[in-house]
Amino acid sequence: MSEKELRRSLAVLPMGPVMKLTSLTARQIRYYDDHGLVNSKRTDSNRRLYSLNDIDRILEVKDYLNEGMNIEQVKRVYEKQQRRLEKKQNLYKKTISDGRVREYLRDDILKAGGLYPDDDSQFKQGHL
DNA sequence: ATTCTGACA
DNA sequence: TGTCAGTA
Repeated sequence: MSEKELRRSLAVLPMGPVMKLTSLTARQIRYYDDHGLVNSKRTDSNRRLYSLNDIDRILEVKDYLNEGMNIEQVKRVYEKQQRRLEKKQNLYKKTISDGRVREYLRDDILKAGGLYPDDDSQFKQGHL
């Protein structure tokens, strides 16, 4: 993960600032949070902490809700998004896997002396 | 002062 | 969702 991405995913904002940044009430933010739509962290004293990415997500959820979706429908949007991501990751793994298989096969073939018989013997025979 | 959980005239 | 109570 790049440093930029790390910073954006660093949870450092308490409820107050998040309310100001999103124009939402603490009640609403906790509502999204309690439904698992935001990956907030907690301090040792049980206070919620949000990252910049969380702010984006909260704003996104806010929009979906304003478009007339209910909380469950919004959940499905991200669940489907998550499944698509996993699918892509599996395809990537398969590509890597196949690549390694080819690598192994190539090595084995080389160790075995290549795809074709040694014409070394023919060469020697010609001189003998 | 700020935030959290639970509850509902 | 608002809001109030009782905490931490």
